[in-house]
Amino acid sequence: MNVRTLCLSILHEGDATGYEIRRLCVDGECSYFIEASFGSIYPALARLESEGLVSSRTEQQDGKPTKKVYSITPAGRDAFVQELSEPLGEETFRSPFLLFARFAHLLPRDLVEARANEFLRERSERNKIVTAAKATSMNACDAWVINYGRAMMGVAEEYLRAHMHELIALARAEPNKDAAE
Amino acid sequence: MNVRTLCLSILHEGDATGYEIRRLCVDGECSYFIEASFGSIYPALARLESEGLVSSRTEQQDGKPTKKVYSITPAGRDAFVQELSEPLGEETFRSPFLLFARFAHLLPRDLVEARANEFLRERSERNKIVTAAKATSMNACDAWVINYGRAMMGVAEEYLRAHMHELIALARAEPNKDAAE
DNA sequence: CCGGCATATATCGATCCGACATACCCGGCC
DNA sequence: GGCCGGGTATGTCGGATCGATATATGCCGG
Repeated sequence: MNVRTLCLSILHEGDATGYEIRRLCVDGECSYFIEASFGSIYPALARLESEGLVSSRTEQQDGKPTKKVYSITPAGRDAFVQELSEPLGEETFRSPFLLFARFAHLLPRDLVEARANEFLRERSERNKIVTAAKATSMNACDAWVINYGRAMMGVAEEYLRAHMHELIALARAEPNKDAAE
Repeated sequence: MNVRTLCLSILHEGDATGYEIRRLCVDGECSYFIEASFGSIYPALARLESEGLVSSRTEQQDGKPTKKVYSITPAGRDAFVQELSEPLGEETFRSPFLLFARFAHLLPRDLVEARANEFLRERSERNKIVTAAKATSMNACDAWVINYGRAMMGVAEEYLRAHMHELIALARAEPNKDAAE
C-alpha cells in the first residue's frame, strides 16, 4: 500500500491539498491505520498529476500561503479501483514502546514509569479522536473500519491502564546513579 | 526504533545469524510488533560489527550453507541500554486491508469476501503462534508484552469473525462483467 | 533427474521517512 | 516596536528501509 494509493483514496472522497492529506493521516479518524509524511506525499501528488490521475488548481487565500488543491480525475478513479483489486500487502504494526517494555527489567523504574505514562496518554488521546467521530455523515464502510479500530485500540488502552503498574514493578529498583554520566 | 536496535535486542537474548533474526521477526512471538527485511538486517549487522557492538564467527554445517553467527559485545549491551533510554518513536500501524475495506462499496462482492477470508485466516494463524507461546521459559517482561499483543490481536480476530459478513453485504452486488477487460 | 523448498548471505533500485528550508501572517509578551 | 513561537503551506534531500533478485547448496518427492 503505497503513498500514491493513499492519496488517491483521500482525493476519492473530495479535493484536498498535500497539507490536508498529511493532517488527515495524523489527526483524522483513520490515523490509526494510515500514515505518510510530507516527504512522500508531495512527490506522490506531483507524479500522480504528471500521469493524469489527479489535477490541481492554485487557490489564493489572504492571511495564509497560496495552496494547491488537488482533484481526482476519472482516470484516477479507475486506477484507484484497479489498485484495490490487486493483492493486498501485509499488515504492519511496529511499537517502539513494546520493544522498550520487553527490557524493562534492565531499566530504572523512573524511566519505565515515565514512558508508560506517556504511552498511555498518547494512546488515550488518539482513542478520544476516533471515539469522537460521529457515525452520522459517514458511510457504512467507514463506520465498519472505525469500529474495528475502536475495538482494537480500546482494549490496548484498557490493558495498559490495568497492567502498567505490573510492568513498572518489574523495572530496576535502583537507578544506579554511579552509571549515569 | 531502527533495525540496529532491533538486532541488538535479539542478540541481547542470545547469539543468532541474520537469517535467524529475520525468522524471529516473521514467525516469532514478537512478530506482531517488530519487523525487518534482509535488505536492512544484513547491512545493520555489518555496521554493528564495524562499530564493535557485535562480533561474529563463521560456522560450517554439513547439508546446509555456512553461517555467520553474531554475538553481542559488552559495548553492544551498553549501547542497547543507552538507546532504550532515549525518547521512543511513535507507534505505527498500517493496514492495507482496512484501506480496502473503506471502499468495499466500490468493489465486487466476490473480491471483498475473498479478501476478508484471507485476512481472517492470516490473523487467526498469527494469533495461534502467539497464543501457543508458553509462559514458562519466558521472563516476566516478555510475558507482559505477549499478553498485550494477545489482548489486541484477540479482539481484532473476534471483531472480524463477528462482523465480516456485514462488510461483505456492503460490497457491490453485481460484478459488472462488462467493465472487466 | 529435475523442480521446488529450506537454509544462508548479500546487493540494488525504488520507496519512504524525518529533518530541514522557505515563506507569510498572527498573537503574545517584554 | 520588535521578536519569538506557532499555524499554514510547499517542497527538497540524505539516509533508512523494503522487496525483489542473485547466488549457492542440499534435500525430498514426483
